[in-house]
Amino acid sequence: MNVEKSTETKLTSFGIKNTFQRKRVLEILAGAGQPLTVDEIYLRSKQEADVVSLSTVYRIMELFAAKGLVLKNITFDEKKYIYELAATRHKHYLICASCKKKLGIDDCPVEQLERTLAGQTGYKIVGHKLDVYGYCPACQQAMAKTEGADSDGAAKTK
Amino acid sequence: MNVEKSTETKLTSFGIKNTFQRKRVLEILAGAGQPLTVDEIYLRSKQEADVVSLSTVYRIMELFAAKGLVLKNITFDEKKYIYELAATRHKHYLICASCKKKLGIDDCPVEQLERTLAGQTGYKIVGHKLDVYGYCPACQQAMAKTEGADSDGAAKTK
DNA sequence: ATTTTATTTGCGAATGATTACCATTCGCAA
DNA sequence: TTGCGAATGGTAATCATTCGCAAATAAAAT
Repeated sequence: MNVEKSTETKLTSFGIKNTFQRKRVLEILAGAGQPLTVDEIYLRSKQEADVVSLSTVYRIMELFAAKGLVLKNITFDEKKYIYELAATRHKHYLICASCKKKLGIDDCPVEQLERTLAGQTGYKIVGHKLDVYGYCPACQQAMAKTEGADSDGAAKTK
Repeated sequence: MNVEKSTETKLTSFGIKNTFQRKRVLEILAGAGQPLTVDEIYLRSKQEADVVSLSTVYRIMELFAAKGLVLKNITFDEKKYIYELAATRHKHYLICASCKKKLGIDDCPVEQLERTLAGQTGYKIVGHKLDVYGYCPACQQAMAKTEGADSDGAAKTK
């Protein structure tokens, strides 16, 4: 009951009406502590009774994004959208290209660039998107072992 | 001189066999001077005889990207892929959120960050993605005129 | 508490981009 | 020119996302 309460408060404070499904999705998102795709949210909702239907998850995420409750981004493979609570501070990630683990990056070197660009171009800058890709230590080790046939361009993009 | 000749040379230098379609696509890409989506390439190929089929354009772009001839990115609305010759230097853009015009950004402040991150996390950094969004001067003016019904949260993040 | 009225949800069908298939055609070396 | 592996065209299949609409709800009014 208590957790529910703050969830409801949060929704209304963003100008979003309370419904069971919206509270549910918000809880899932808050509990995850990491960005989630629509189907991940849908799957988690199915782990208990009262599933939130897939299309409703889509609608809710669009609503949340429009209201600024969540940030809409795209996955590493750029094949689907992924959402995270806007409250979560880091907007940038260091993403392991192999295991997809995400590390938040606190430092953002782009703000300075934005000021420079604004002055040079006259654009009114509204935001930016930055992700850094690499291989985490664990995956580097794993790859070192498994390696053997990688002279040419074997490590295909996909 | 023979544009064809250099096109062929370029393909072979990237380890790509010459076919009519591949030369055609490469020419279109070079002539465009800006990133193109698959269907844009397809449409341009249709402006003359000897159309390159849509699925072939897809295959060719994937091949070009795998060989490093082109860079694969995603459009502003994040709904499809867009390709540009890798030779083209800027990997980053200042994108007008209204008219979608793209300006190349020469300066890249991320390389320094990459070094810092590598040291801090042990990750082997392989690349990054950065785009800055804003409104170009022209669109700012246009919006100033058209404004009037924008009291609520119309100018949302996306 | 019940009715009213505007939303929201669910589910299935539609869409749009991308990929998979497969029969036909092409590039190129012998 | 011939032969064969690679490439192409056309289309069917996939996958994420969006739509349409009847049924279920929420908040407001009675």
